[in-house]
Amino acid sequence: MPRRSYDQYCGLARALDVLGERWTLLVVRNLLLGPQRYSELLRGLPGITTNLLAKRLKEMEAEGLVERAADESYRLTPLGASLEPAIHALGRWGWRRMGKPTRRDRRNLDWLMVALRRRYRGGATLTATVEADGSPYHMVLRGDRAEIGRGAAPASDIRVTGTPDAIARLFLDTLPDVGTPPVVSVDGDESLLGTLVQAFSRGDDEPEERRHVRAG
Amino acid sequence: MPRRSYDQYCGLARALDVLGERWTLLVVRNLLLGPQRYSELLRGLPGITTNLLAKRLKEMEAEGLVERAADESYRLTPLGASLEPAIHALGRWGWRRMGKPTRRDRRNLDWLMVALRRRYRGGATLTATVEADGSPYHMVLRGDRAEIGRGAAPASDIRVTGTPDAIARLFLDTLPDVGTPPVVSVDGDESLLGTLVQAFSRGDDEPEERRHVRAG
DNA sequence: CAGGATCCGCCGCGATACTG
DNA sequence: CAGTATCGCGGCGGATCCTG
Repeated sequence: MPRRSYDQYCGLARALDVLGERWTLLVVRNLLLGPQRYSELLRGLPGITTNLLAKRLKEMEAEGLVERAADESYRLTPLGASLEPAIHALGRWGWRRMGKPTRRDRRNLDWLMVALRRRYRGGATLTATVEADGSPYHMVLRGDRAEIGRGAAPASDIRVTGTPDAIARLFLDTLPDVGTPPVVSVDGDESLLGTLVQAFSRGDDEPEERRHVRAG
Repeated sequence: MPRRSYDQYCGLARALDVLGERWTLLVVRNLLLGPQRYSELLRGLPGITTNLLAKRLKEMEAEGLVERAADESYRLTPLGASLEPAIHALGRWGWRRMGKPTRRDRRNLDWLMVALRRRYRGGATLTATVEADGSPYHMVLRGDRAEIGRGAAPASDIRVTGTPDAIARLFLDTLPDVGTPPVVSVDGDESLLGTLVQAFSRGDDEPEERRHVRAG
């Protein structure tokens, strides 16, 4: 039973044959931060339904994008992980035309962390653990490489804890109440907080209008 | 009547809200080489139906991706053209896992030319006109910039003519009958043909080795 | 003939209920 | 927890039909 295809000898069309169905790239996005179980994926992809997630995971497994780990969780194969540049290119385009979140928009630190993988400017060296609502992330910066994923870092130079909103506002200036500083608590070397935030300051995914104003 | 949205405050999800519908990115791909009229787009996107193309073009115009030129043709806006990096990232991923064309695959020099925009390795300086079946393309290489689009170059250093298959085989080694050299006719400085082809030699979109696709 | 619009049938998708 | 089963709707594909 062949899947629907564009039947075009073109790299883009071939990629879309595999990735173009609804939710597929968002599943890859969520798995970029580490393996997840079915129920975790279901929670991390608000709006998807259980039948569709099951169908997508089967298709993606058949295409070699994901595989089952020993503990039954789903993880990206090297082929699936090699989609990260494409996800970042699309994400950069999307972020550039994104304003404040609407009331309908769901927010999630996973998606912010994926964006931060892309936005890392390099030049920092530190190991951080960032945690909100009991869900920690590790952020290991070493020169021009940033390794970001779920789970605390084994040995952090700095540990930042706060509400998801506060953590998000630490790195994004497109969120409401930007005037007031986000309230987070910091353990470890507090002087590294500035380094951490600066390392992900907004660059080429600035919104269009500001770019043009500043470009003058 | 709002379009279907993932309602996620995430750059990728926002991008897919706009680009995720079927055919949208392929329309952008075809317009990267220059403006086209409705009937030209219809011919250049085999498989799309007239109603769907009309619908997509309206949506894309509403989203600011395309606009109508003075001669009624459709062309990319700066926002639409800014999708080129994302299209190249997806295209590179698709080309890497693409083998020989199947019997169902349609082939088209437009799609090859878009791939060549991405594959340009830099370091060449020449102006070429490549033509097949009466449809010319200009390829203007200046150092690290390659400008490729529909229409002949006003003053070409070299002019290459042949069947679409011969032109394609000039740049691709994944096509059948690779053993025999493609038959093209060259006008102008024939010594530039090697430079032209080498400038687009396959690099990081090489196909994956078989180890990833191990059939049981 | 270019540039669409209209109609119809199917299937991908979304929502809910159910099962091992 | 990890999926299946069922059902209704809307997006999509195919063909046809207008309109300058």
